[in-house]
Amino acid sequence: MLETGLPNLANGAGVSRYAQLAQDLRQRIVAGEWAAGAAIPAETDLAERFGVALGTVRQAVAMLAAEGIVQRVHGKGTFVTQGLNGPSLLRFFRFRGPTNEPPTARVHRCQTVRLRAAEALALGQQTGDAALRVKRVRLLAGRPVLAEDLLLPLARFEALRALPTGEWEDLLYPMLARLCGVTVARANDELSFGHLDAATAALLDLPEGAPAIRVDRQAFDLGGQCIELRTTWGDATAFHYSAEMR
Amino acid sequence: MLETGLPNLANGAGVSRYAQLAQDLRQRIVAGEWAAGAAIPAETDLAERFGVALGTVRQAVAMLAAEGIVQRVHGKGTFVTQGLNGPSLLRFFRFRGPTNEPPTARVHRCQTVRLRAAEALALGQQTGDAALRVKRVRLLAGRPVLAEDLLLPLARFEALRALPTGEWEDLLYPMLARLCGVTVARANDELSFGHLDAATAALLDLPEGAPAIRVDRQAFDLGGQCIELRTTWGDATAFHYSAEMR
DNA sequence: GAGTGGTCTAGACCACATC
DNA sequence: ATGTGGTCTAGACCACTCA
Repeated sequence: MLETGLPNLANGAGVSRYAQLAQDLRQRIVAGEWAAGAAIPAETDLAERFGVALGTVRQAVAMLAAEGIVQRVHGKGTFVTQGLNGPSLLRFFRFRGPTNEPPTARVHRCQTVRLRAAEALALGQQTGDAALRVKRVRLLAGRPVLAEDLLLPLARFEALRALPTGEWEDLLYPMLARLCGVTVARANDELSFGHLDAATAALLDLPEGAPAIRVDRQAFDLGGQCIELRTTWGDATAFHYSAEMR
Repeated sequence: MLETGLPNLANGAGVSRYAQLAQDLRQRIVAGEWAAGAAIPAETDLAERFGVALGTVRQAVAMLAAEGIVQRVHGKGTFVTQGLNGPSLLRFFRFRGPTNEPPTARVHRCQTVRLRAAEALALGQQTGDAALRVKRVRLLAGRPVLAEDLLLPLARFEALRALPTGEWEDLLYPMLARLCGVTVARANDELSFGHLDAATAALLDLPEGAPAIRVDRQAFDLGGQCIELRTTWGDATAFHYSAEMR
């Protein structure tokens, strides 16, 4: 991105002014001009700075809000989203703690591996680049409920390499934000059905071959780059999901 | 400002003007003032008729568009939605026909039953009111893939009572719209996991006890009233779903 | 009370679809 | 050429938050 003293929105190739403004703000947010959780300038400020009417600014900000990379708070300001914070995976299962507390996590293994072609493609890396492969179990009230296998490109998460397995936090995404400056803004989960292999079944305290729901997740940063591949297994008999159509 | 005159009571009870307008339009659409698929008046018309600015009308219409009960088409007009049309249930499974054709349906049984308390509550009827219970199988390339159990309140669907099982169309919702004047605008699916009983397994050509995904659907008309309860069973090994989070 | 986002106005012009 | 929704302006005032 180039640095300009005066913003130039006048000549978009058939793109609406508010869309251009939204794109400009999007890039600035990704570049870190405003930190996660911080407020972006007030709408009147933006209107003056970019030389557009207030309504145009509002339309641009509404776009970013709809994309989830910004949140408006009446009377306070517009804030860069803090990102997802983890327990959302539980929405696919009926697991519940006594006090509805978030699940804990226990890392079993963390090793450095080389990316295969498909993985590298998804993560925007080159085949053979280094990555961290993490196996962990999520627990609720001390009982294992999910088995997870994470893949994180080392280029973005060098800081995690030396982290002892005992010091990984329960919630991965806030930890990624704090230690590596990466905000997870969006995630996509692919659900399918299968049976547990012996190793995974042992982790979950279930019989081998037990029916299970498999969740393949891709997590994306504010710029839309995929920064995590994750496969999660959970007991199918606890599966439960709600989808709306219109 | 505790007592005294309430500032905003002149036009509405603290509700924004565009929200009031949206509600007004919503009711008119439900009441059938404009048929499904027909255009509502132009924005300039609405602005004049209701005595508000054009921007206010646009905001109200945007609300209805976001709710899916109206669709805007640049240069043509704003149209009342035609409603859902059926094959959407397939999005939970990997089933695919050779030419990606929609599934056919074969009705096995259609009987009149009395609603139990929970069913009546969901359907906005009284306990003991009459309803149609329909068992049907959905087929793809001649192979059974889904087993369905529908519950339709007779009050809304009297026209279906005398319909021979052989004359039910493949797609239920367009048929409901045509024969009963009911538009399905929205549906909610609850997914869970289970095992097939002997009767359902036989319908699907699967062994008894085979793992299956169960989908409990509620379908709603334009006014938000639930007009169908449906339970669908499908082979779990064909299960597949994608969910996005932000 | 100062600053923020939320609502609303009364215009103007543009892009698209249809005749 | 006409009518539709889409964009944009330059204001005004309201509702909320916080010092």
